[in-house]
Amino acid sequence: MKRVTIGDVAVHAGVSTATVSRVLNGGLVAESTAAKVWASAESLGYSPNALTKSIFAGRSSTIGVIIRDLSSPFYLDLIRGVDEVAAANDSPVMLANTYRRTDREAAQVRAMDQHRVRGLITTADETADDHARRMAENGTPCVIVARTAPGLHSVSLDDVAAGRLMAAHLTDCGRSRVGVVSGSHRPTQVKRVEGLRQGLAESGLPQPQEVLVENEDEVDAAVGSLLHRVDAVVCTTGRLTAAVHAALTARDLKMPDDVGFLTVDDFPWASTLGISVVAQPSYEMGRRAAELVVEEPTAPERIVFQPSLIARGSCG
Amino acid sequence: MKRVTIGDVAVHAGVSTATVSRVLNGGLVAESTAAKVWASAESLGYSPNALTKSIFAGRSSTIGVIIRDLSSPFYLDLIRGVDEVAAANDSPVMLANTYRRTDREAAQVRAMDQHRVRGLITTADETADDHARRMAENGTPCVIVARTAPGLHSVSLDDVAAGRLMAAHLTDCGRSRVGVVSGSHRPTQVKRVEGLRQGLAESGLPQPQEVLVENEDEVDAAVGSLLHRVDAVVCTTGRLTAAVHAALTARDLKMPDDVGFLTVDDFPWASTLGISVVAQPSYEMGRRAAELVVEEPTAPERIVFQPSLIARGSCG
DNA sequence: TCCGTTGATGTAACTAGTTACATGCAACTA
DNA sequence: TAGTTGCATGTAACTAGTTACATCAACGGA
Repeated sequence: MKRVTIGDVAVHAGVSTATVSRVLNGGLVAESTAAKVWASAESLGYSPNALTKSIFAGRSSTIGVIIRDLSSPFYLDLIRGVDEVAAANDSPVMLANTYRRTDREAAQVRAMDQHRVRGLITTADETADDHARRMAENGTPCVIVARTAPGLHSVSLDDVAAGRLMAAHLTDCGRSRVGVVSGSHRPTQVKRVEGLRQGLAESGLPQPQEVLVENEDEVDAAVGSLLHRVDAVVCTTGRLTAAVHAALTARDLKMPDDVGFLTVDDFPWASTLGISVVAQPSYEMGRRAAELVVEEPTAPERIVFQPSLIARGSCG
Repeated sequence: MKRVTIGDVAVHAGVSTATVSRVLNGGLVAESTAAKVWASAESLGYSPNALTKSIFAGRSSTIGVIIRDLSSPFYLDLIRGVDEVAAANDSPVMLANTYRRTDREAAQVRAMDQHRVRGLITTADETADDHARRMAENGTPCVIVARTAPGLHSVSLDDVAAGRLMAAHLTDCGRSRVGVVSGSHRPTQVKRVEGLRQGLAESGLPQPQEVLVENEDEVDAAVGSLLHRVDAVVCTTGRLTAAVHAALTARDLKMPDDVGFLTVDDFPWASTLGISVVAQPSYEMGRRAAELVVEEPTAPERIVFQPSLIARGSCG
């Protein structure tokens, strides 16, 4: 049960712990000594304690990631990007899922700080920014995803452009009476709707009808309240795509013939279902976020990605 | 840049580090002293180093999870279960995604060991078992997911039962010529096909045609080779569901009229698409796996879950 | 007044490593 | 042969905490 320590290896090989440490980390050691040490380590089944290494280094090699919702394809792809870069840098990833419980986020950030993560990538909202900034002051690069934050790195989408892209596509498809289902008061949502408004206005089309929905089970009623006035339904959050889609099909509305449908964030079944989306380069965004952690730029960087339209016919 | 340590707090409060430690961890301290210490800690922005705590405890509070494929709904739900239990026990989760690169798995297990995780939950295959067993001997509970392993805890599905469940449903729907697409030689896959064979045999139906597919891009051809001989296609891995479904729709085959379709692992869009599945209680499995880590049973436990059928009409 | 008890706090050893510095020894030079 | 150089290695201090044990003052009872 007792763990094998560097001291045990040292005794077994008949050298000091300093020598063992040097062998393991590639210091200046005679070849014959190194061989003895490796043999001892092997035969004792020695596994160096990464925690101890970290405390000496003042910081662990782990990258912390706090995600609001792992079940979202956007975040999933984002993590894939983070993972890729982390793996290339021999950094394990510590993942915390808040399941949209905003009140847990500050605690998660604090936990990551206490674990002395090498850097933090988070989708937490403003409440946790103070703590993140304190971490940044202590030399832990913190990257905010999906929004910008003063004094912190950020990787986000040009949400206004996303909204305009939606407007442009709807215009192209000849839709004129647009209904929007948006997910919350978060800046992402607000800006996407804003972009949509701008785009429609510039095309000389009427402003969209908007419903704001907190929860998935409110979606059906919300969509119902829109339908008699619109010829296209837009959803500004990937999280509600399924619910909005279900609300439309439940009313036996065919897309694009009976109603146009456009949403954000690409997902695996979208092509099968023929759903058009405005997609974020989520994988790339994850990579970039992790790169910021690894590169530790001194000044806060704001990286903004451009959305792209994937037309699949659900708008006509 | 230099981190505030317990020593800094001690000096600021005019006490010893031992007293600060006692205040923070609830030892015997005078109320007036405690107040002073809290005030100092607060004003210096002290954040205790979790790594140092762990090294003294001999082990960290983190639970390690190694997952083959985060994009699979099964694993995603599993993690949700793990997360839930971990959060309830104040354990952060360290997640490693191997992206089906089996050769990386042993290294991941080793990394988790070096980080002295409190316990390990892994979907790695047999190659990494030796190392996991060594960890278990050192007192780190290791839980293997989706298969059993001698000397280790495991949480798995009764895969034979899953196969039989499929056979039963196909029989009920009047299908008699079954084609199977299975994903690999992994025990899970083999047992599911075995169960399917048993079930069909017991119903007096002919044995299924089987194709084994490693990669998603082989699916279309594989399905094509089955189609002229079968009236139902079964897929034994959730990973290939989309590809098999696409291969069928690409041939303009309607389910269930032209061909029956049955797969494993429930997923968000399955109900919209009307796809019947044999589901695993993935969330529960994740919870149970994490509970094994927390409870540290002395003898290896094998927990087997039962699958359930969710009929949505894709078989008739 | 003396002794024993109790509560609050400090001292120092401990966790498992790393690393600056000191030392020892052999080979080479003068 | 003495002095210098250089490599290999050990000693001990360091990382940031925890905790067993020692200390000490205040108090109560004899």
